[in-house]
Amino acid sequence: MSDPSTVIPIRPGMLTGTDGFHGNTQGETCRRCSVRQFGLFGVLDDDALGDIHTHIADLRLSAGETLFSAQATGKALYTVKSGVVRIERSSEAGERRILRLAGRADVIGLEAALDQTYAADAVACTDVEVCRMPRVLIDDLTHKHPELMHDLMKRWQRTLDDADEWLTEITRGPARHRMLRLLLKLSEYSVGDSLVWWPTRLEMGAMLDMTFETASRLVSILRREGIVEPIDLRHARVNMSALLPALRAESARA
Amino acid sequence: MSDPSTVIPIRPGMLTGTDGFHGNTQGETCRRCSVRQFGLFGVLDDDALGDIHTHIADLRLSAGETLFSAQATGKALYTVKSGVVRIERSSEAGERRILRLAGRADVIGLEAALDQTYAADAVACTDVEVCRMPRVLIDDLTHKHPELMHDLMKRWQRTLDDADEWLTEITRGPARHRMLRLLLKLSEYSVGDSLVWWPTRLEMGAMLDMTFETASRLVSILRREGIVEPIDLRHARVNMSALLPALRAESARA
DNA sequence: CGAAAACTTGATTAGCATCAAACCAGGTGG
DNA sequence: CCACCTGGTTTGATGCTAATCAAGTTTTCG
Repeated sequence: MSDPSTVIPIRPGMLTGTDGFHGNTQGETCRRCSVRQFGLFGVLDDDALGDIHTHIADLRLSAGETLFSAQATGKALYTVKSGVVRIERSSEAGERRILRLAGRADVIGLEAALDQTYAADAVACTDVEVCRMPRVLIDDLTHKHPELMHDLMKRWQRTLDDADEWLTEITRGPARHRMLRLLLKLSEYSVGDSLVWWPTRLEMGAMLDMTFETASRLVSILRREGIVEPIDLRHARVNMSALLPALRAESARA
Repeated sequence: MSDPSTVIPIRPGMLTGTDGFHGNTQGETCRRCSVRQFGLFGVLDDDALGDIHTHIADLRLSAGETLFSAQATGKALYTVKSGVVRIERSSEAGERRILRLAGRADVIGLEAALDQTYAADAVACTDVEVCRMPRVLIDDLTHKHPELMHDLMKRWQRTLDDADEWLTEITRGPARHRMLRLLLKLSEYSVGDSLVWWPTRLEMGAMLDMTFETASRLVSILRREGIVEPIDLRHARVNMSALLPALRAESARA
């Protein structure tokens, strides 16, 4: 939906917004950033942060909006400040597949730093706040502070680890096992107070490679088993003390 | 099998070996390296290559030998010069899963550049020649030539693309479709003359998440359909002009 | 030659996809 | 306000696909 090339212009009115939705005067946003210590610029001191004012913008997306699209020219990297973003791709046959999720403090669209097109789509699963870092800024900063590249490389490795974990744990085995692993994964992206983002059955199917009917049946079963308790349409509570034994029982059978 | 911390010592006798199996005096091996233009050091000129003599070693592995193991301290990156290496991981339940393959000019074990432990095992599928680049050397070179980090980051992105492709194409859909995609993938790692490395049925199963019996049945069917022709136990010929229509027919049904 | 490993094929079963029907919540327009 | 529609969801009936269990064959290698 939202064109990834659309940059929110920083106008005076926006700079005084509440709760982070504002531009970045004198690096103030970055200095106070809630994910600063986890972010790419954690290593920079306040002086360095002062250099990057006006270039970084905070964006908000509603659930369902697209942050960037595969094949589009990668003009910026993004750090997720709140909410959950899904990284997805269409197969050659046209089926959509969710490759992984990104939550608080995760960086997505790294390939933009290489001046490449995005390798996948990024879509907001929930309402989302992200911080947008243009490629030219990254170029600039890595030139002045080469040690930043080390952080970038760590990010790549972390993303790769995540992809590998999906391959070994989420993608493999019988449907029930995959669903249990998904619940475990979702609880990593909790939205406060042991509540997790609760995907649609279609989204579950795209993550676990099953039909939405199978996903629905499994959800019903796990609900009856007390492993998960849907709160409303988009939120649920995962009962870890029931989930973990269920997972152990799985591996015992296999 | 082979301890990843075991470095082949460079002794005079080894330096005169045939066909690349020798150490690296005055960067001679690198200068003449068959994958130099694709490798990490493609951007370095001859002078820079001269700097790195004695640090780089060529290794040979027989099929089945382990190049490095997950959890081991990553002391070196490797460039594959010939043969096929599989990157695999054990799930928490103890099942082995092949995550991706690496062939000529691919770099594996990138995480060693970050002084991290390896994230997966690397095992030779065929006889393999690799070039070993110690982490300290990478540190050194990236310090002297920061532009090298750009190449490293490109490598990470390529590996990530590969992982994503497995997630979207190899991991998804019915068994026959996955097997056809595997044949397509294998033909990227051809060992000359339209011959490809022909995995065991167990290896196919670990790549495609199916039992070796199912893999065997599918192989038999595709052989009867003239899509693949096993030459000997470890080599086969893939008939692309039959494979591609078969893949198109797949997507039509789905 | 005998043993072990890889492979093939068959019979049966379990698991999941497919097709189909009905339900529910939220939103729209009369 | 209600009737209606739409998109997400649940559940059932049925059939196909792939796992499992089980021989039996071929290949490799000591």
